[in-house]
Amino acid sequence: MGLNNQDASNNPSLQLILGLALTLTKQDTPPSSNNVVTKPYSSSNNNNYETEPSLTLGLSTKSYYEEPLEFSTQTNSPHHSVVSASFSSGRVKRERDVSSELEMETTEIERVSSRISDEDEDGATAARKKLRLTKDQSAMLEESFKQHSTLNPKQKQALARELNLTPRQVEVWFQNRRARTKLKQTEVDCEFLKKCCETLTDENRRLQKEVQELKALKLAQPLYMPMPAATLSMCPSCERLGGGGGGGGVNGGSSNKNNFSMAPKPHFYNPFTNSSAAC
DNA sequence: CAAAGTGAGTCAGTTACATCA
DNA sequence: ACTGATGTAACTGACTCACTT
Repeated sequence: MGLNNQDASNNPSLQLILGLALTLTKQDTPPSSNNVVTKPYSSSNNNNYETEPSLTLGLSTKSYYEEPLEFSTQTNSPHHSVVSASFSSGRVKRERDVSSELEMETTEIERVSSRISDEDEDGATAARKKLRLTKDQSAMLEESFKQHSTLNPKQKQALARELNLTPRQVEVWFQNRRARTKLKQTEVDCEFLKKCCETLTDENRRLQKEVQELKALKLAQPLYMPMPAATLSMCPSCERLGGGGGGGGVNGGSSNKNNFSMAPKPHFYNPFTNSSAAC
């Protein structure tokens, strides 16, 4: 999964690539006893797993979205057992829950008739009508969603019966609800990444400035000179001074012919693991 | 046992309608 | 009354997995 942070990518001065991934953590909730065991769409969607966003931030010259997009023409899934009802607009509505239709014949007929009657009143020109769920229905669905974000067929049917909706409507509601949850989380993650980006930008600016100062100092004092205390910066995490024994220079890659040198190995700030912005 | 076909569940993306400012 | 923005129910096509042939 990737998140293309548009705000960040719109900033031409930033070559930072923001990545958002989901890590799976096992949940302790036991599988529901009445489950007709259904395999979820993918591991990341497994009910027993909770996805936790993990964030990465780095430099890249490549396009962010590296995941290969396959535009497959393969269609190994003809569309199911489709019982369709044609509505006034000519658009076709699907009702996949064939088995449930038998069981729920009476309630189904009631509900469908209530919907169709609306459309009949509007006449044949009416486009697809959209049912607005009542507050009670929404509240119950919401309550159910809190317990489990996916439903097995039995739960779906029970809920549908309880709410006087079709299983398909319940299914759609859960689909959309999951999508909204995901979207919301993505927005939260995006905000977080923006803040990280700002922090890194500030940090980068500060370091650039420090480099400039050190360069200026180097020019002014080409021979060994004790480093003025004001220009020393100490890394709070490793407690090493910015000046030290041999190693590569940071900016410009100049070799150290004098005694000025930077830290022996690059030390990157990771905003996700290190609360200090100085290291 | 392997491969192909099928059914079912889910998702991302989209469309269309209802509502509100 | 009209209009654009927003929220969301519903649709579509694609994908994965389990099961069957």
